[in-house]
Amino acid sequence: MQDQLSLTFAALADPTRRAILAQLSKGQANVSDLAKPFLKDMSLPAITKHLKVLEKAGLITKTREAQWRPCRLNGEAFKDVADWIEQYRIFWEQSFDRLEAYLETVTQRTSPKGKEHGREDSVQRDPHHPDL
Amino acid sequence: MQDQLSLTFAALADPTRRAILAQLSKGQANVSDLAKPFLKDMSLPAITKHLKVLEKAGLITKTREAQWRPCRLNGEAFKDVADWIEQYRIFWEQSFDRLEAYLETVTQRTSPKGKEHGREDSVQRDPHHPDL
DNA sequence: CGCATAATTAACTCAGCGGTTAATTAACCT
DNA sequence: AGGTTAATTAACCGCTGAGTTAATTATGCG
Repeated sequence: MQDQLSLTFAALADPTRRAILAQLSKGQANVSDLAKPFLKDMSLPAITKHLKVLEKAGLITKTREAQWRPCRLNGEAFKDVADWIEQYRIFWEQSFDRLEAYLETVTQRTSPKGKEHGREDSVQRDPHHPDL
Repeated sequence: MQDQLSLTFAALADPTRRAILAQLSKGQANVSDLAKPFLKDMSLPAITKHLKVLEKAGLITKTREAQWRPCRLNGEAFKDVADWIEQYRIFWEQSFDRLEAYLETVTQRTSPKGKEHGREDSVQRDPHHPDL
């Protein structure tokens, strides 16, 4: 899995971890604080592991204070994700426009419309984006 | 893995799949077109599987045209990711810009939120009350 | 010291992912 | 019909991720 961005996306691909991040967005918290909402569903070591994943992904920072490990969000990893997704903005904005256009042409139709075997020259529009 | 957002993040957590998306951002393409850059590193069935992951994640749409399967990006899943990450914008802007820009756009929403385990005099900088 | 609290580590299970090769489906073309 | 191209499916393999329980480390306190 190597690269940092993959690690970050992988870390985000879990509802428990996203919930932990949501909790941390309200302020710093210790491991047991973070674990509390989940202890009916899973053990403390499970949370420790989740935190380790989040830490390696750069999404959180864990410090030491006596026997506690206060955790806080680390903005930079979020920025990496935001920067990556940003280059696709045109696509989600575009599809919203298309949805509206579509809804206007179809408001009274009932059949979802099977597709034609036409030349399908309707290329997707090419904003010619810088890649990666 | 259940929920859609987790599926989407998981799909993005792979460099090959992100490269496929980058390629699709330049326009619609068939499976073998998409596979071409990777065929030195992996087989065609591997690409088929990657495309299936992307499709289930909602990131692409695969249609049929004779024996070809033209693929295109599907903006909505990107929007879901963008919307999710947006709620953490304050954290990555805080890291760089000291939040000043943000404060101009948001001037309410306070939550003092005393933390338990009083040990901390070093409560995390509350993003809503930054000490700048 | 002795004990409680906070958290991690160890050792293990199990499912699913990413990849393979080989076989199969599906459409087109003479 | 037979052959070619496009793509998927099947069956398999090794690794890792998410979880468990039990043991261990580290700190604070009476």
